[in-house]
Amino acid sequence: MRRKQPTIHEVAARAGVGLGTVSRVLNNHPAVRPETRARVLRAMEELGYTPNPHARRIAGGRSYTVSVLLPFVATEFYRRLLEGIEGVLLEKRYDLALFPILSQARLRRYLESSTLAYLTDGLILASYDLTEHFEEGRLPTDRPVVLVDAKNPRYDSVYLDNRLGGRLAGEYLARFPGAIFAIKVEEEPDKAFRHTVFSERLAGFREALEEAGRPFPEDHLYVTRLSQEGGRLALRHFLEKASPPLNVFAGADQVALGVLEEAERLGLAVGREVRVLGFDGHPFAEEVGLSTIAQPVEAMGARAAQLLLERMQGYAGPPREVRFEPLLVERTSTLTPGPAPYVP
Amino acid sequence: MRRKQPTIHEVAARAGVGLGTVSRVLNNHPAVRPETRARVLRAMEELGYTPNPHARRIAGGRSYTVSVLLPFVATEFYRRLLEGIEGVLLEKRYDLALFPILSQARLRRYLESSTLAYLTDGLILASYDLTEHFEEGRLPTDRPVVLVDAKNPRYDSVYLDNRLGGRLAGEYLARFPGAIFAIKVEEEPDKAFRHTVFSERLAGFREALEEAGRPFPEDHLYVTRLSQEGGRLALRHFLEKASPPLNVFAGADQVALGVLEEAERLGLAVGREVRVLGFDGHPFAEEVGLSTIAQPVEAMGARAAQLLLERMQGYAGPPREVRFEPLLVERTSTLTPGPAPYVP
DNA sequence: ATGGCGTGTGGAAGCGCTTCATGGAAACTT
DNA sequence: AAGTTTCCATGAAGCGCTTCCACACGCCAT
Repeated sequence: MRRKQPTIHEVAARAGVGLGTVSRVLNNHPAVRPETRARVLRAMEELGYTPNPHARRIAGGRSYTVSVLLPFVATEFYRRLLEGIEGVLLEKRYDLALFPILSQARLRRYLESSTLAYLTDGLILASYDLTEHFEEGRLPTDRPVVLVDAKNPRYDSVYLDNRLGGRLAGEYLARFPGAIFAIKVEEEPDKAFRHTVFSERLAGFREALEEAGRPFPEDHLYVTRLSQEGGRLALRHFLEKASPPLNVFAGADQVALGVLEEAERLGLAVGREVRVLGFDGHPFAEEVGLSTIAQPVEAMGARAAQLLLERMQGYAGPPREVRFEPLLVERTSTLTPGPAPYVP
Repeated sequence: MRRKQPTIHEVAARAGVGLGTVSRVLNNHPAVRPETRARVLRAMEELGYTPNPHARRIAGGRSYTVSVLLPFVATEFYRRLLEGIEGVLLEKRYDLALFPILSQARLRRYLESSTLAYLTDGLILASYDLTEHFEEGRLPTDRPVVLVDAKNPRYDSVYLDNRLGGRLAGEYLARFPGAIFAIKVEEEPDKAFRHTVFSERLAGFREALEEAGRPFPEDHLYVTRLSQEGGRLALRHFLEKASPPLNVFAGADQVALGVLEEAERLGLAVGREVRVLGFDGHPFAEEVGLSTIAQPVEAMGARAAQLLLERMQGYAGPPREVRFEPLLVERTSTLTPGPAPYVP
């Protein structure tokens, strides 16, 4: 029935070495001659050997497995984040277990009861807001934890300065003539999902506009779910308030894409009559020439993984905060073809 | 740090029994005298003993973990399904690992990976259509597999009789005066997602109408994606074809919701001028008074988990098919306030 | 030569559990 | 009374790994 996995013994036999040597190769112990190491690695390869994490955990107290908990897996943001995390962890021969966990209740249940949580040497949590749902923002686990796309005074956190991103957007759009609009992506407070990033972006945006002396009336804001559809509706709404040129800060690339679509459908000149600025720096933004406030998502993932590695290796200092800065990427969706931009 | 956990040895010593006896208590083995069992349990209690799951896995050659593979995690249908599965499995002290897997390619990759070998005693696959993408509909795994919301002659399957649901809808709506319309949710053939359920519902619906002697012209059908928006557009489309009263079989609750919204927006009397029947039995259907063909999704999940448990315990009989029947739930969205329904 | 040292390597011991051959005692048989 | 069966219970063996002691070997200094 169950196809038996090869064990360390078979690897040892095939490579013509002892048990201990194979184990030493697995654990990157320095005292192995390079040729021997190579021979062992080849034997592993040939046998399709993977170490049994449960056995490692039992024998060595470590499993070389890291759990990544995130609300979704199918979105671009998390894909990029995982890419960054994987890059660092796989190189150190760690395994990854992914857990898409949508609700805080489930998050708690997972941490408290799951054997898998128990198996894991460390945890990376993406986008969860712990302060509200866990007492003192403390998770029921004694494993090292790193948060990413979130902040918490108890754990190492890696996050983007979304407010700064909003400011960049505001400062940039303030340079153009025409009315200024913004779209805010709705946040669902009961879901664990990236609680406040959209509010922070908007707050920074408002700040920058104020400092630039450009008014931002309340009805120039449109609130919608994270969808292209939302962007389309928003543009139609904006066109009732003012006539072109319009400058739209879409709050998220996906929404910005909807704005672009609708603009084209209405025959408006993108980049002059309608200027659109996204937020995220998704791959498709480049394809369609969308200007955007880009997040270094892969780098954030990689940094989170590094912090976790340090913790798993015993580092016990106080929680660290790593703040990443977004970057304005200018493309055709805001570039006026023709006359130079107006600067008030 | 972590205070050292007591082990089976300490429990045995304290209870004054042998190792094996403690193990048998842990595994609910019948051959233990009740007094002995009680003594052991008390010793465990007093020591605060919990078995080390990794040791169990390693010694027993089992992982006590079940993987659930599904296309999405964030929809109501899968939430309910998981609830049913979890209920059964957690009680038997099994762990759950969730894998949202959208494409068949990824499904194959997962099945062939070694994570599976160590992490999983059994698999529950939801909504995948294997026949097209896997040779002979056979999966590359030697673990027991149960399918849910799908059918396949090689594996135990748990599914809803969608055709019957369609029939119920048809028979029911045929009793009302006014034109009959239906919405069919589009199926995306490249995605693995619930391939044919919507077609089956429609087929049953058509059958029933025919038997009832009620015509169903081809242009009374509207095809759309699974969204509220789709329902809204559908109703507008239907109103061009006939004037109220209208009877709409929406094919899915989410779509039905859009129909209701649009009807209200247009000032039509829901339940008399426009009658709407959904499909699914989502929680919000009750809230808004939507009549619907309800699926016992939790029960389906629970049944699937039970079938899998039996397989994991060694049952080796031929594949079993468990067919669930939907249930018509009548609410205000089809209840004519006032005159009794017209029966032709 | 002799000793001392560092570098690689082998394999026994042990992690906490399950399984299984073994056997004692009590309950049935003939 | 002796044999047979059933019921409980024991503890050694083993799961796949890490760790660590032991040892072989080459190299250098004396």
